[in-house]
Amino acid sequence: MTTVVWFRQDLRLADNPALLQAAHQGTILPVYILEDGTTVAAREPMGAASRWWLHHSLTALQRALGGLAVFRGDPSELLPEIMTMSGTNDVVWNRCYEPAAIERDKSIKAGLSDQGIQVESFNASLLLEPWQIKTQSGGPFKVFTPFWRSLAKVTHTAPTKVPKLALDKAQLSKFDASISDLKLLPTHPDWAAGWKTKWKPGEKGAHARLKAFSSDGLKGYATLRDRPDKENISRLSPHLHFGEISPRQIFTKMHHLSAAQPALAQDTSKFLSELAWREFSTHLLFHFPKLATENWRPEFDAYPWRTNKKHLRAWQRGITGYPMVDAGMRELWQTGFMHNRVRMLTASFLIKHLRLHWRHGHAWFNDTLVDADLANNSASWQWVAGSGADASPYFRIFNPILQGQKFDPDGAYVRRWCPELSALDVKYVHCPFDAPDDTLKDAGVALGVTYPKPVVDHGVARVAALAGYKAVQHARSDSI
DNA sequence: TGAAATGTTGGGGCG
DNA sequence: ACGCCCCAACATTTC
Repeated sequence: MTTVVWFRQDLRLADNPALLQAAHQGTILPVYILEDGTTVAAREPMGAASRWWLHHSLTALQRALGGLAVFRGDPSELLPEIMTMSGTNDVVWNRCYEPAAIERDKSIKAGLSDQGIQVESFNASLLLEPWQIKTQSGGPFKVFTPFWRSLAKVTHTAPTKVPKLALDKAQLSKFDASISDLKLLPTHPDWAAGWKTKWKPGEKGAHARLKAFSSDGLKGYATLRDRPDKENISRLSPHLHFGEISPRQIFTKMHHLSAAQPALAQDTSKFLSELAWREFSTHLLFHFPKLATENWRPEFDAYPWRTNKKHLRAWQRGITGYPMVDAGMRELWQTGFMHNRVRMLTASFLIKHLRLHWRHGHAWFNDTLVDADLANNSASWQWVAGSGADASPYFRIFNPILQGQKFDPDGAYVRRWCPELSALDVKYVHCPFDAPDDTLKDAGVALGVTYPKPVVDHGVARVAALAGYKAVQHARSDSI
């Protein structure tokens, strides 16, 4: 008997419960459906960087499986057709947790069940289901620390190995669309031309990354993770988003490492807590579906956001005149990734210095990050804005100069992404606008020509941001 | 998972 | 020798 395995955000063979179940039942027909264009009205479209990643991840999956039927369209129409055409009565998948995906899966499941088709779904991407963890009072956690304490207490079962797989080649051959038919890759221009040397999408790439991080980047992670000029970060986020590796596999690996090398305990536990933020965000979006589009704290609706296309554009392209901000935005544009510390800074800058609504940043990150993830993106933007659950207080405003000096003390990160500043002395590399004229001249910097002047003054912008916050406080006290 | 403003303390210069 | 002032250095408060 053949089972259809509908792959979604679980593009791996190991520790994949739906695939494991299908393999136990007999032969499998692996399927991927790209929801494109108008079929997912309720959702943000998949960003261009994510699409690039998906192309390569699907290619890797197809190779590993020995075949993968790909489709483009609305799964609520396509899946019943696939079941009928292939004459199979069983379908399995691993659950997705985004609000629109939940609705989609519910209705597909109901429709298929009406057709007499057996549907089974599994958890492949979370340590615990969002409904499996509760506060004392029975509700979902809204604060990270107690959430993490609670999550850390749970003992997890060991990840499963790749099962013996037998594909239903006869059925598979009926579906001959190729991955390139999905048109996931950029063409004019091919801005991702160099990305394949930097990223290795797919399950093998994910495990190679975990291994490399474990041996080269983990030691010192607890403190060095804040340093964008170092390589003490895992870079596993895109692999996790597409389910090329499971959090359970990572947890297990970290527990083994810290057991073998107790000196690593601080670093592994810090790393795992970062992974727990991913769980926390996914749970938050599950329990509060509006997190992606609306302020979680409604009093933030009163904030006097500005509209300024020039400022938004300057932020997006990394020409704000603040080197640390610009370095981050250029890293993002050029590589599809940004260091976490710099994500916080650039987000803070958009929201607080430019006073542009967080949804602009949310949309830009969704389009440009290879690890774009609705839950992480929404929870994190609202965290920075101060409008989210367990959020950073609004008045916590990063100083882009101090953040640069603190976390990029030699200016190496800035020099890398803003090469026009590379000859500048470390004293001024984070604040070229404060440098004496002859210092700038010696470094070949002409402010306003080779590198932009600041779009806003930090001190002025800070005061203005705080003033805007008054409206939020008033809205809050009005509602109480 | 900040920064700036404000407050406090204590050593040293100096009349 | 003493008090006064200045101002780092550190602590606390405020945004």
